[in-house]
Amino acid sequence: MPERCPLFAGLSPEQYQSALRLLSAQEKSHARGEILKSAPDPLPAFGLVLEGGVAVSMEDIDGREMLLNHVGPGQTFGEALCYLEETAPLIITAVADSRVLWLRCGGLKTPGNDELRQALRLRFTAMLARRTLRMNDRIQILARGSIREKLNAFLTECVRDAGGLCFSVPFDRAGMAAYLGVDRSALSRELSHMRQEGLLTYHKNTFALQMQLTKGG
Amino acid sequence: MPERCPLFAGLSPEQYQSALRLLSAQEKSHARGEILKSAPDPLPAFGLVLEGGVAVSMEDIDGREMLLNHVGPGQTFGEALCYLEETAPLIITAVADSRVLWLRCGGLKTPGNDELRQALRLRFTAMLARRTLRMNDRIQILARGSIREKLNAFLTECVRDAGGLCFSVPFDRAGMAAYLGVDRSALSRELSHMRQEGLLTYHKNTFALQMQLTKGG
DNA sequence: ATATGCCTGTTGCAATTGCAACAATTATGG
DNA sequence: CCATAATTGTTGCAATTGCAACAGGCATAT
Repeated sequence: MPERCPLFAGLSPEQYQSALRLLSAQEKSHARGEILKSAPDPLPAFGLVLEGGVAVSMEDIDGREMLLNHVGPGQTFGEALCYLEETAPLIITAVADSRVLWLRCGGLKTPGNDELRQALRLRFTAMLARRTLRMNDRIQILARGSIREKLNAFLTECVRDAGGLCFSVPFDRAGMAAYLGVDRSALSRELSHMRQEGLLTYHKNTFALQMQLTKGG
Repeated sequence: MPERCPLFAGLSPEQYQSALRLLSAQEKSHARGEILKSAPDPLPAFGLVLEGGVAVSMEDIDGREMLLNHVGPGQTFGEALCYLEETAPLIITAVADSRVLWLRCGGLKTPGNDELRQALRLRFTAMLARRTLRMNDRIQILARGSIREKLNAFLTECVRDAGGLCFSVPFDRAGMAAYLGVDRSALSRELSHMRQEGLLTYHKNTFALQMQLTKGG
């Protein structure tokens, strides 16, 4: 399963085992609802989700919790924080019973020159770069004015990721609303309107777009 | 001046010269309004702003331009895109007469093991990691509901960066509105209200907070 | 089967916001 | 110094949105 992570993709079994050693890998199980990191904690290792799902949120200045990202199988969380060995008021929670492979950055930073270490360094940096680009997309969604526009942008991105007009989102309505930065009931309302207009159908967290919502698809 | 960039901070003059060579550094001047990269272009080098300022925006699905970031002296732009050698619909514009040091990632990715190269790799990765954390803050601002809340969060961050209650922002009102994802006139209105309430004073792009806007300062 | 709790949809209402148009103020260029 | 452009502030109005409260559906546990 970890081969799905770009950090390990394409490694031979021996290389993979060496990589695990280099990164002090430790697999752990976490029950749904378990807090993997609370706001003031540091993060000694970053996580690769093997199974289940994890939410990254941030403690609001007013103490409320604000959803930053959902991390599914094959995806990672906390690399930036772990690499910098800094603290940030991030909260990480298991949103489903999950297995997580915990990895340490230390081995990437020590001076060794072996081929594997160099490859992992490149891959790690590429992961961060890719995350940066994805966050640009997220910002673009949030900066839009209306709920309709946010939904268009969000669903379009889902279509792109899924490679088809039918897909599931890893959120319930409340989570989706938090992710888009809108009120939950207002989101339900807008989704209803869009369904009435024949733009899409949905059931729970599964959506099916009837056509491209945006021009230039 | 480039010493202000974490990529070069603390290097000896000789190391610095070697680093410039390694990164194929080229300094260029750009007039205000010049487009450094339009939406479909690739980005063969990333930029370190020496003087002036640069705006990174993104082509909206509807073709409108959406402000993602402002880059001031000592800061960099385009590292992620350049490192991945991918294309993304980012638009980069000089918002003032500027001098930019253009740097290439190639030298970081080739296998060499010399000390300087390793140091630059570490620093480059750290830069990306830091950017990731800053983008989290930005997302947190944008995800807030009301203009008042966005302003509180934005101004609080400015105070933190400036280290004092008085600071300038690198935007005019229109840019600030775009950065916060709100209407320009609505932003002016809200700022007026806050001034009337005695929370702050401002003139053009200079602000002075009267006190911490948020509890727990 | 029934009860309980969680998630989702609905709706009225008040407040906020975007929009547009215009006034006022400040830069810019000749 | 004047003319012109650019930026900022103001305001009325309509539309969107958040809020709150509630109803129905679905799942789980007993």
